[in-house]
Amino acid sequence: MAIREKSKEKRNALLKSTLSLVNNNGFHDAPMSKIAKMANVSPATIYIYFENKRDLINQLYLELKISYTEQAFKAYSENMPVKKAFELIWYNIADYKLKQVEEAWFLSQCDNTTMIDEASRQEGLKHLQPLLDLWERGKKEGIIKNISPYILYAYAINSLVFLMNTQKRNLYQLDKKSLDQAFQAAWDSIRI
Amino acid sequence: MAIREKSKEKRNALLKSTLSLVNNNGFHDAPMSKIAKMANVSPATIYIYFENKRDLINQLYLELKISYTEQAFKAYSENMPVKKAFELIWYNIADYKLKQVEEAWFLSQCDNTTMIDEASRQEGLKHLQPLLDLWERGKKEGIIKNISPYILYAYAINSLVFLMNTQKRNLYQLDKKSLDQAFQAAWDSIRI
Amino acid sequence: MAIREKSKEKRNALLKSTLSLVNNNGFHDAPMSKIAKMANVSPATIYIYFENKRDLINQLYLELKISYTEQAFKAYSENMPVKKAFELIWYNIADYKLKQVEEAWFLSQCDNTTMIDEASRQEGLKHLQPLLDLWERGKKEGIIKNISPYILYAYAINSLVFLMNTQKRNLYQLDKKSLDQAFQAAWDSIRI
Amino acid sequence: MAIREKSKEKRNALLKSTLSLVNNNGFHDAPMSKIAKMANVSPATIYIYFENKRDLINQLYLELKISYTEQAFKAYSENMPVKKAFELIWYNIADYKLKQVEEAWFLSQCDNTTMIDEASRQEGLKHLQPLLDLWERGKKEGIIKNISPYILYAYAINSLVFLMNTQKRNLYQLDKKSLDQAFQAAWDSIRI
DNA sequence: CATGAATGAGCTTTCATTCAT
DNA sequence: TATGAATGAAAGCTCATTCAT
Repeated sequence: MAIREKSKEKRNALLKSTLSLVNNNGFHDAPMSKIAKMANVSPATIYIYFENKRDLINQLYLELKISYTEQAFKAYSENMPVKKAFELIWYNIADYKLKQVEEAWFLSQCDNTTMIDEASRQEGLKHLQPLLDLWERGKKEGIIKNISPYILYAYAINSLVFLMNTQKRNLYQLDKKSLDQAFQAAWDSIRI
Repeated sequence: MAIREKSKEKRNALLKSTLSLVNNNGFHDAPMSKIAKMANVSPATIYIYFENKRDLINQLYLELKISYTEQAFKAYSENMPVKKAFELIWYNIADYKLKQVEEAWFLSQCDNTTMIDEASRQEGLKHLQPLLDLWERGKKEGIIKNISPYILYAYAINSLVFLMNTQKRNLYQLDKKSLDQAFQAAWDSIRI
Repeated sequence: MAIREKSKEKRNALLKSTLSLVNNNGFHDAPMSKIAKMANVSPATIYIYFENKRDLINQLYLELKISYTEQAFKAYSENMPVKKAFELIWYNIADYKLKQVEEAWFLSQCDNTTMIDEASRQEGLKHLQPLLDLWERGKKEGIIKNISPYILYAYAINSLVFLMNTQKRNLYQLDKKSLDQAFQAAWDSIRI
Repeated sequence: MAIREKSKEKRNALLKSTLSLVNNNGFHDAPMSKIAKMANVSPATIYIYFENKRDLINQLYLELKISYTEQAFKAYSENMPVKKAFELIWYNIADYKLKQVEEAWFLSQCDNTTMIDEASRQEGLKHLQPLLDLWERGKKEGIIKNISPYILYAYAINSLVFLMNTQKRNLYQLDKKSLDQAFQAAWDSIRI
């Protein structure tokens, strides 16, 4: 049991240094040797926990994606009224993207790279199902526009990625007021 | 003295193969040797036209960004009515992102990478000024929400990147009808 | 935990092949790949033992310089009479330069190159101190000319480098008799 | 004629930049492209004047060697008394080595490198003949030690190279007095 | 499970030289 | 004669991964 714990620690340390190095240097220039050094293990040890570099990054991607969606649906229940529910989820996500910047930034780097397997992406998407269900309900109730969930997601949710980027680059900081404005824009874009 | 001159042709071939290789394999695994081979020149020739790999990629980024914005403002004139003008620009951009997929995809890969210098990014942004001016006018006329241009851009424009990605991944194809729906969402998100 | 340790053997093999290649081909045309091949290791292995090429060469320089001075003062003790002591040291050095030709030749190549750091040179010089001390004593005893140690070294010691070169180039071979003549010249140049 | 002159100018510019670059950076890191740039010509132009890099360096070596020996025998005539003659030549050489430091330093770099062809070396040596003749005369007159001219040269002349190095490295500066001391050492080493 | 040494393949970049004008 | 573009070959070095313990 103690050994298992220690192993988990090492695995986490590896994921953490990968996150940090990729964020700071990009997928290129995040070599296994540096990842190992940062996690205080030998390069060879990485291969005990992960098949190869691609696997390491994909596993990290998946873990983050899961923790992201977990947070997205925190306190959410399926019988909340549609707008209230969306509001809750939206602010949850905004919270994640604007506060857990490192994690969110890594995920956004993954959006447009060939490093992530299509399988991981599919798996990552699954966890968003409750949001899609909510929208389906909203459509039936005549509250949400009757359009593809991809469009809904692009406008209502994904726009936050751009705002996170501007914030991370110190171009623009979102305070409470502008966050509310962003929510209003999100809601306007999808509501009927 | 008549000597061989640096050929625009070779430079363009290099930029083109860079685009193609980065798109297919990512910034990692787009080695100079392959870029050279694909452009039918010697590896050493690249360094006549570009300082190094980073420079090559940044120059490509800038050229695409400029051609992108050129297309965005095609047929646009500053005295068009706000909504008409926005509609024109939006469809121009959609056209670019959904038809010139290769170029758009490359640009979206650049959004979240450390390969692009902050200077290049700034330079690339400059060319969007007319859109910001338009929004400013829209605000004065009471048509556009009085919120940060970053938020406006995130919702009205950047959402298209996500839709382009889904399309490129064959998850979802935008036909004329869904494109109009997307425009409606964009417009709803920023109009008062 | 028992793991493979950096082997002195490999390091020595690398230093040896460097010596040999630089001697035969010069600092230019002694590429890392050849050095590795000659030492029967992978090119990458060199970088486990040395930071880079410059470091490799500087370390080799220092090791040889140290072994050179060690031999120079073999059997020397500070309370020998000045002339006897000088004679001992001079013949020690002559022995080294004329018998360990490879090492001496490498060192003489280092005398006039920018490959060797000033720091390494300084470090290398340190070990000659006993000779300088001897000369100081000789001056006090009125045996050695009261002139700068640089001049003393230039005449009494460094002249051997030229003789080594002629020998290495097969222009002139020093037998016992001519060696004694050389010693006489050395001694005459510095004695009062 | 004018064209010939201009050509000579270019050739000299090339030799000069070679001298300067090799002195500052070593034989390694004195690339043809830099040499060309420094001489304000195209890299291709070098190959009009010189066969290849090796030839360029060997020609430079020879020119310097000749100018060196010319200066060595300035004002010398074969019927001067031996000591006076030697004194003249020695100070001529010292003058060259300590004042035309750049040229002397280049030559000393050539002493121990494989870049110089044996043929060039032989050719360079030839010009020293008058000194060897002088020593021969000195031996007959019972003034100079009856030993190999190689030994004589090593002590009487070549020691100056070491002193030049110390001076170039700012370890030791030779003033008039120490120069005279050096001459005394030189003379003592070879006189009977 | 864990390691530091070791590596072949491959990276970016540079070089001496030649080409085409 | 003189050029800047062009290049094949090779340089120094790094990397993901494996080996031996």
